[in-house]
Amino acid sequence: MATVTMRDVAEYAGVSMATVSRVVNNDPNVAPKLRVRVLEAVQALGYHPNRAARRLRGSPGDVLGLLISDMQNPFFISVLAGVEEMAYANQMSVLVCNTGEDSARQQMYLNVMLAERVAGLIFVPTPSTTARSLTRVLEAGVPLILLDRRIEGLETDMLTVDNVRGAYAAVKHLIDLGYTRIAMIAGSAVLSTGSERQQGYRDALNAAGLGVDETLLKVGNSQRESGYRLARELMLSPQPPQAIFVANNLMTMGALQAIHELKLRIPEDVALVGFDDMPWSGELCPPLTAVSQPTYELGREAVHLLLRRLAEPDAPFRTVTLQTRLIVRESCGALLRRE
Amino acid sequence: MATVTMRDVAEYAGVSMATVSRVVNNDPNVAPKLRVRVLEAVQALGYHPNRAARRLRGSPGDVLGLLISDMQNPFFISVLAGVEEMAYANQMSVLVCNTGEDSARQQMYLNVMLAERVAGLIFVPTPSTTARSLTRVLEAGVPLILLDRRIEGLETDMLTVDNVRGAYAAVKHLIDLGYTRIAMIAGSAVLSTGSERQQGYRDALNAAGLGVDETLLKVGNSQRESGYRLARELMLSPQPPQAIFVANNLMTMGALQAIHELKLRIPEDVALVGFDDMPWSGELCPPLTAVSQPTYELGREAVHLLLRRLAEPDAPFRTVTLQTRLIVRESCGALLRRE
DNA sequence: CTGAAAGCGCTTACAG
DNA sequence: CTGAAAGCGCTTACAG
Repeated sequence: MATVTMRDVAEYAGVSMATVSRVVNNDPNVAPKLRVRVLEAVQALGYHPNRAARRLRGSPGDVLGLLISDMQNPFFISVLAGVEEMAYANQMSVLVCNTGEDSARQQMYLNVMLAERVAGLIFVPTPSTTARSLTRVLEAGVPLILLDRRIEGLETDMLTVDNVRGAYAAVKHLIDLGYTRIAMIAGSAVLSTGSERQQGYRDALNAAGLGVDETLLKVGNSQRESGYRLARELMLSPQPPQAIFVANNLMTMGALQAIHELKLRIPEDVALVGFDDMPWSGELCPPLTAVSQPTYELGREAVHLLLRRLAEPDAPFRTVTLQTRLIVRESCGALLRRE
Repeated sequence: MATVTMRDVAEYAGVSMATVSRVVNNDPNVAPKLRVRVLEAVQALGYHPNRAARRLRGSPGDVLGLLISDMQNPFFISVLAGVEEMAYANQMSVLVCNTGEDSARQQMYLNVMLAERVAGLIFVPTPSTTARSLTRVLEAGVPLILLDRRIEGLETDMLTVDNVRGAYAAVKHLIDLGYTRIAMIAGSAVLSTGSERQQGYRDALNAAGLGVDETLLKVGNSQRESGYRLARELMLSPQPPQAIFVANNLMTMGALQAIHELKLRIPEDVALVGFDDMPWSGELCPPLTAVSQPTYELGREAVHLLLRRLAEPDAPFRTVTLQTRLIVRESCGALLRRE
């Protein structure tokens, strides 16, 4: 019950606390004999260094903060798994907080992260986040890695996916299959991910000389329900699209549900391509053609960026962009055409 | 850059550090005027209390440890979301670590949790965990809430789902639909969840007078791949089953894939019921009949148990069991029969 | 190579 | 209601 402290170990081993500290921290300047004695004492007493005390003395922290915007979204879950994996490989732990896309909650958690004195912060900002609202973090000198979403005017390390190219590839694929009336269910343009994917859609249509029919471009809020509602709206309109490109995983699931409920066939009545692949995309009805993001790799890379920043605090800021990959299954109609 | 400390605030406000501490901690014994002055100073300086220092002084911690066994499994993700939500509602943060069903990693993270002096620990143990391996945690006096899986001989607060009844209901449903050759793809019986769900399967068959055909009972390792392999094995056997009950979500996804690849129809060629509902179960091919676990509620309840334990350290240990719910969709063939 | 001592930022009896 | 002071468990110059 009574916690074992460094003092207990020192007494037990008959050395000073300084020596115990050195042994515990692998300082080479300790005589082998003393080292052994201390390690035995640690073992015998079941001593575990108190990290709170260590951090108080300004030691390099071993807790990394991860602030994500939607813990229910499989995309972020996979990112989290990558972060956790890479942190573990570097003997760090992860303090995870979920803002739920709520900026008050985000502010509260940013304060928690500062109060916990995390070694660094990997951060997926909610839509309304401004560079100004992060000054506190930057002033505190906590390394900040921005993940997935950009923030206007914020100077920091940054990691994203090439959303424009990913969306472009998906829409071009549909065009190549012969579809001409291609709708998009987009995410809010307030988010960089939303506007970039929309840009890819526009670029692909324009490059093919099809032009953009603004009535086919619907903007949702990235939640499942809005994918459901907008897909319904599109398919019930006088001139429904031949194909729909949906800008994220949750909206894609909603769109699927809506199309099923309307008893329409995919891809015969309407083709579907989603942004974000999911582990179960192949078991959906029909198997989903999707733009796969390197989610796990995003998490790993974010920690990597953080470690580099910790190692070289004054290095110039980096922006790393990872590429996506189009995975063709059945919902786009590619297999149909082939027959 | 230079961190603002309590001393800075005290000087700025012209009071002692003790007074600042009282204001920050909402001690009522502070004159209103001083309180205002301190709060202004906090605001002006952008002061954030250092939690590491606070914890060092033995203050009730505000970080809660969550150690789960598989961060890739949607079940635990949803639990995590529930924990996070409830923790937030009680001004606590969550330190999440993922053992990945690896006991060395689990041991390492248990040490991390102790070293971080978490206020309490919510814990999903890996299969081989013994009560003995947790003595260190118990001796450290950290409240421990065991989640989902039991550990033989461990005295602590415990939260599970009624696995026996859940599995029983699923199998009985299949029996009621007229199936007589009902297979099960079970999880390892080393886990309480695995053995309990298998128990429910046996009980239901015996209660119906069907008896258990041991050749129809396959044991996997809860991963997707084993669901795939065992479903294949079952369907390629000389006498394939009419229905399969799969004991967890990942194996269910694997079984679905195997059945699709064999070009068999669900439920016409083989009916399927899974343990664990998933947010996308309704969009699977066909929509999946599943035993729904109250995952989010499990997370919330775990934090609740922890808070009660923190409030009453000497109360007798509690075991809370939540009930499951069978969600009937199409994969079981219920709709087919109705026609 | 080793130890005594100062100090990290905070809280909490103890006086007043 | 307020402040001076001790101490939480650790690390790190500084002497030796």
